[in-house]
Amino acid sequence: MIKAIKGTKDIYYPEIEKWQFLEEIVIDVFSNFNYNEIRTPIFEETALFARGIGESTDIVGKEMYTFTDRSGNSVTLKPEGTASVVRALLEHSLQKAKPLNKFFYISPMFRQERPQAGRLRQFHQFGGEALGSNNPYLDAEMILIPYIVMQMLGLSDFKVKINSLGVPESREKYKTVLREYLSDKVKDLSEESRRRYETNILRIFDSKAENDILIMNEAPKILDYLSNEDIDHFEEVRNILDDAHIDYEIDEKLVRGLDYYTNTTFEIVSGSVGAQSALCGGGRYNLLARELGGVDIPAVGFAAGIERILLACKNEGLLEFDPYPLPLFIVLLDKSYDRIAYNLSLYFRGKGVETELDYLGRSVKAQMREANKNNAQFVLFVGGEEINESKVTLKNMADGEEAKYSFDSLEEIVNKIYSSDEE
RNA sequence: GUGGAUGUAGCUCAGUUGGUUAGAGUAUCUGGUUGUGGCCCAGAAGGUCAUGGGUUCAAAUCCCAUCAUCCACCCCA
Repeated sequence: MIKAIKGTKDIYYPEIEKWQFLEEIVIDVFSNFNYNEIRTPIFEETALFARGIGESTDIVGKEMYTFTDRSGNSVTLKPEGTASVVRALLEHSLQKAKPLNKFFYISPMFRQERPQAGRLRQFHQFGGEALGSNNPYLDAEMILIPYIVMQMLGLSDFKVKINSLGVPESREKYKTVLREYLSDKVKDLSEESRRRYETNILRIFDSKAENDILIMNEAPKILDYLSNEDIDHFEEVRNILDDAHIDYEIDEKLVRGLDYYTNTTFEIVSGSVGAQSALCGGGRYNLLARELGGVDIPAVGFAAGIERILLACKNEGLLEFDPYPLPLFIVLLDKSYDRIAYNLSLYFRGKGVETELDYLGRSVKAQMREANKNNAQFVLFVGGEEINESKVTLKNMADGEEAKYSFDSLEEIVNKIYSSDEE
């Protein structure tokens, strides 16, 4: 039997309801902040990600789904959303149409990693990008928006971590200092961290080895090497968050894995989802547009993992919905009236009443059981003696009360169903 | 890519030191009871015991290989 590819999942009942619930909240919150949805293609020219995310990153180096199409072009399934949004902005010169563009997306992403709790090969993110301004209010907004989404979901076991990486010049200066600090301690680091000492020294801060953590706790801090301008920007972001009553902690060890980040970086981590605890991450990327199109467009954004957020909801006992009530179920008492029953269903559906009926030719008893499983509020019986008087019987499933209606007073049934819904 | 764990009914799981026809709960279907439904009762259907090989009189059970899934490393959302 053909099965879904490793690290991919089919999403259907009952989980799909949670996805729809979450997506509705996401759209509401973004709309509330006046962000516009953008849908970019699911694959792009490989060079976009290689240049945008950075050749040396793990994502580009070993995780991308890259293949050659039939025309011989190298294309890649998108591993993240930001590069595509920036590409679209530049391609359509949207920075000229509007000085500030605020976009959001909800989209699948693809990375060929070993699957694990909270880590899939096709996973889904919602994210926001604000392009065209260096204003620290937008940095704060990128934290505020996912924070509000998580609050609306009812999550409580999470915290916000922020840091600033400054501009590349100060980061390079800091790396040099860090390299000096570690020069005589390299031998005590874990094997993994010794490798990073050569390749990407900042990532040693991510190490989970106990001894590495001890050594890095004593290391010089990046915030001491930022320019005055960057420090002011970071302080302003923090003040805005304080005034918005967002709890956060400064984590000077928070260095993110994508090359394009400058200044503010942040993460929202959950305490209830296992090893892959980052629910959301993002930061400012003032240099990415120049890298991709030669234009300076200061920008900031974030992305949040939908599977991880839903996992956190599950572990915190949230989103346990009761089955949706079904307003109307039509029960066929006599099979010869099936066309009448179906036409009635079309009438009620046309009136906006969600309606179901039996498609399997089952007994009245089985139909009633089915109505019950669907949590039907009303059942409409078609057939029996009353059909000879052109009437149908409506039963209220809550109290068992029944009433007959003639075919020319179906409107009354609709009203009855709607009025009971309001109670 | 590295390590560990696990694969038995649609789902969640039992299955003794190897021993007849592999079980339960739940879901599904049919019927009884009920004012035509919920609760209850009865019955039915549902399995290549992941796959392949080996040991044995005998394998779901022991051994080997393969595959898959899960968890952790790594990486990140």
